[in-house]
Amino acid sequence: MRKIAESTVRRLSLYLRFLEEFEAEGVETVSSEALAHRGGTTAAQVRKDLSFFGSFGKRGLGYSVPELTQALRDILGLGRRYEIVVVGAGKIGSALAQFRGFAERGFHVEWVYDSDPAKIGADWNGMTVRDVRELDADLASAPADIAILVTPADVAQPIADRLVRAGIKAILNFAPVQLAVPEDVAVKNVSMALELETLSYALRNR
Amino acid sequence: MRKIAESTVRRLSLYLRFLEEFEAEGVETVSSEALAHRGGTTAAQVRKDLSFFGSFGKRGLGYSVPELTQALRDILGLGRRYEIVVVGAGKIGSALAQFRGFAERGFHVEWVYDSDPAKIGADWNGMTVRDVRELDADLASAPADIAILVTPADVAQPIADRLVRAGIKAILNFAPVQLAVPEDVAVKNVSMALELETLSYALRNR
DNA sequence: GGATGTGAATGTCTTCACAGCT
DNA sequence: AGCTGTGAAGACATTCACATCC
Repeated sequence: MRKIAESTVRRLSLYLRFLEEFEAEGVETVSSEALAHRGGTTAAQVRKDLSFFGSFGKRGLGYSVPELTQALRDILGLGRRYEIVVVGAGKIGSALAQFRGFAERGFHVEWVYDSDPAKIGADWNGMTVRDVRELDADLASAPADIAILVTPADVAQPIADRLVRAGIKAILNFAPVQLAVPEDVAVKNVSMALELETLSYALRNR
Repeated sequence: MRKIAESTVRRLSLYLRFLEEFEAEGVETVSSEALAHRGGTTAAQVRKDLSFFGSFGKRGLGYSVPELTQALRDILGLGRRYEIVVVGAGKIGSALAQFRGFAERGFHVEWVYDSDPAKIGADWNGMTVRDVRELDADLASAPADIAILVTPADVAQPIADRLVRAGIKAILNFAPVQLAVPEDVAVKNVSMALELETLSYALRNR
């Protein structure tokens, strides 16, 4: 399949959220125009984004909400359950591990790790914080799909190496480090400070 | 000034982080090549990004680390202190309000708001959670620069309206809603679920 | 009639390649 | 000689506009 732009994938993800809202409202059919309006983009953009993956609408009518919802779930790979490990049990790791929005979308946090003896053994909503030394053995017996890395900068790379060796193919990285990983491993960097800096830039002349 | 692409601004923010690392390591001069290598981009990209704002290097030599650091801080508007309000004292709001990485970069969380009586009055590292009903009055007497919105979806828009009326010009929005705001207000949406979905998409055929 | 799906046109971003300065 | 700064070329993304089908 042709390579798809990241911006397109992000929009598909957004469309899916809107479709779920429409579904909850009992709407059965939407036009590209309606989807675009809710998402702050254009109707042509919506149709183009979808066209990379097939044709899901009916001319003259629009898109069936349940059908397009299902199609987008398939495209995004959301038809299954994902096992997540969180490495780093600080404030952000803790918040993410317990975030309800994940489970709703099939992302299940099974394990949380830390190296701090004060945190190991702590119970969070039925999840137990484990010693990071167990990480490799745990992953060997129960593989995970995605790792969320929320460690200090200096240990992020060595942990990433261990995750990769354990077969993890996707990492959501909160550590302020550019991780080096094999090219078949997907890394998504998230930085709150960087987001604030884009806002600070936007504020320059106001 | 010409309009600058968001992707450029994000990279400048990254370069700044790397420059601070170089500075800590005692490096005095860097080439575009060195910066690019650490940031996973190309030397030409680094030079082009900088060229929108001026010329900061010396041909044949590279860039002075302290000078370029300062230039980037100025460009990004980081030469000042920013006052932040956090609305929503859930797990994520709490983690963000106490995140040390913010203060290091001049972003100071002064106030945290919630509507839950069980949370109001709680003390977090010297920060007190206040009743969200006080929000408007507080902002009238002590304006803030940036708001971080971490509320449930259904109250996000009304809160955003109040923030806008109080003069806030930048919002970091964690609520899964497309906010409607006047065009002189900058909004940056952050969605952990969406980030995971781009990873899930990347995992499709692996 | 009405809304999709899609080539073609336009616009934006990235990469190239080299002149110009140190 | 070495590395920047930058037009020009190329790649990529968005928008337009219309033929196509329900």
